[in-house]
Formats: sequence, structure tokens, C-alpha cells
Amino acid sequence: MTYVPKDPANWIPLPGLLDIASEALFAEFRAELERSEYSDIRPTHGCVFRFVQGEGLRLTEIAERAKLTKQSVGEIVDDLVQRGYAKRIPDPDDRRAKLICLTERGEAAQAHGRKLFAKVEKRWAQRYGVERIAALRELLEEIGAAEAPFAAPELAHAEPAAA
Amino acid sequence: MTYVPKDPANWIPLPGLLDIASEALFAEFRAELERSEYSDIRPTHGCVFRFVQGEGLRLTEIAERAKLTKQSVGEIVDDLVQRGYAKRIPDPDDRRAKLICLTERGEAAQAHGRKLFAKVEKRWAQRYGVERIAALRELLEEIGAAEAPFAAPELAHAEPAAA
DNA sequence: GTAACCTGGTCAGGCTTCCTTACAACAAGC
DNA sequence: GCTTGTTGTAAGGAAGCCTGACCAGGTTAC
Repeated sequence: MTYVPKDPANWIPLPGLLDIASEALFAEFRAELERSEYSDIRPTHGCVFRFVQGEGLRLTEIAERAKLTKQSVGEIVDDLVQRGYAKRIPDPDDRRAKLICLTERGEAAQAHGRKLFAKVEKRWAQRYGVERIAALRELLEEIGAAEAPFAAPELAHAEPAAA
Repeated sequence: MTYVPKDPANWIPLPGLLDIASEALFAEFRAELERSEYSDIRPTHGCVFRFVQGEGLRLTEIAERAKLTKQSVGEIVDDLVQRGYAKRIPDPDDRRAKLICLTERGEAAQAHGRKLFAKVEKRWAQRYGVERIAALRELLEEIGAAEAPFAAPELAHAEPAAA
């Protein structure tokens, strides 16, 4: 079975289409976030809120998953620490390392952000069809697991734990 | 019908998933482009190749569609002119304006780029399912037409010309 | 016709985000 | 103890985009 795109010239490349959707979706998220009490959180900070949970994560780990350099993530973390969203605590297992983790305010912001993303996604399901958005998510999760496993550890579909 | 995402905490926001797919796809495109004779074309230049066709387009027009400032597009065009991909010709209808259009080499590059995008998309259709990628494109085109009509004039599904 | 305003494009300067290079502190193997 | 690797930081720079100020050329009102 061959895949035939409509008209080679009159046709937007797939990455472009994906970006348009991503930007529109993200804009709705940002609009709501900026109306909240967390309006000082900028898009760049996302890599921390995206990956840090519970006990905290090392800078190096965040950098790897986010595909950024340690220095870049370091700056972002500095910023979040200054704003009271994150803190660095010494890693008990390695005196060189620090664990980046969220403050109480940081965790509240993270939870709020997740709720907003869910809300926007639901809105799009209403707008474009529940089935289609569900299928979209399913396909994208499969793609994510295959193309960027480092970025999406939660997509590594844990096999049932039966031995 | 309500839309229920799996697990609020263990779940990647839709914009993130879209970005992962877009980046993976775009990386395949870039890899092939860099192996071609057009390796000096950078991602930023895309806004020109994306929109300019035939007679040419005004700077202002490109800026609007790409959602960039005139200054930014101006710089990008300067760069493309210097590299021999684009040229500015005076607009016969308005002596203030210039039409940005592609040189022969620019058109060749544009055609090559489109072919590469089509090739990568085909590859993904093979990899993830022809039906699913076709459905993905269809949904994304609908979203694009609704959310960013300025960016995607070719998605304004021209009605059949029957009067 | 001319003053006032609008529009297409440019110049200058700045910000954000990310990078590269270099390095200090600590860990681990031998 | 010495070498080698790893964690994080410091300093400086590049890419990509922005705002503000401006000029030349159209357009409108009178």
C-alpha cells in the first residue's frame, strides 16, 4: 500500500502542521496560565515542571531528557529557585550532586499546569471530535515512545508485573 | 460524551507530544537536506520557502503569514539573497514595495525540500500505518484551517468552482 | 495642491534562549 | 596516591526574534 499525499505543491509539510496545532494548543494553555497566580512561569521553565517529581532529579538527568545542556538547565533552575518554585537539595548518594525538586508552591503550580493542559485537551476533543483526539494522542504516544524514549519515560508502557 | 485522559499525572501534555513528533520528523528532513547541495539552508529560512511562489510576495505578507515581524523576515531574506536563493524585485504596483521571489537555485531548493518532506512522510506512513498517518494529516489540516488560516491559505478548501 | 495620515521597508539596539569552552569539586578504579 | 570520569558552575557568544525610530512612497481630506 503506497501513501499518496494530495498535491505535492499545494500542501503543507507534516512538521509544519504539527507545529501549528502545537502552537495553537499551547497558546490556549499560556493564556489561561497567565491569568492565574503563576503568570511568571515562562515556557522555558517547562522542562523542570515536566520532569521533576517527588524526590527530585539531578541536573544532568533533566538535561538529558530535555535534550539541553547542563548549563542551560542550570540557568533555568536558578531562575525557578529565585522565584520560589524549585530548590536544590544535596544528593545523599553523591556529594557533588544536588537534587532539583519543587517547593510547595512549585508543586501547586505543576498540578495547576497539568489541570490546564487536560482542560485544553478536553476542549479540543469537543471541538474536533472525541474519537479523533483520542486517536491522535494514541498515535503520538506510540511515536514518542519510538522516537524519543529519553524524553518520555512514562511512555515505556510498563509490561504487566506478572513474572 | 466526555473525554477522559488516562492518568492525569502520568501523561504527557498534547503540545509536548506534538512537538516530539514534529522534531523527530523535522530531524529526518534536516538530515537529508544537510546531505544535499542545499546544506547551507537553515530552518529559519523556511518561512520564505514555505510561502513564496511564482510572482513573489511582499515582505509584509510573508511576515503576516509567518507571524514574524517585518524586521525579522527582512533579515532572513537578506541572508537568502546573499546565498543566492532569493531576490528582491521592485513591485510594479507600488514603488515602495519589493517582491521577494526565488532565484532558479531557490526554486530548485524549494522543489527538493518538498520532495524530502514527502519522502519522510511516506516513510512514517510505512512505519506507523498508512491509514493513521493519513488520518493524522487530515485532522491536522482541519485544525490548521481553523486555528491559523493566515498561515495556511492552501487549506481554505476552495469550494468546487461550479456557480 | 497640499497637509495629514497610512503603509512598505530599513536601521539600530536589545532580549531570550541556547550553545561552547574552561574549570573546580568530588568519585571511583587501579 | 594518581588518573580518569562525572557533577555542576562560570564566562562569553551566537541565533533568532523583538521594540522603537525612521524614511520614502501612497492615499485621503479639505
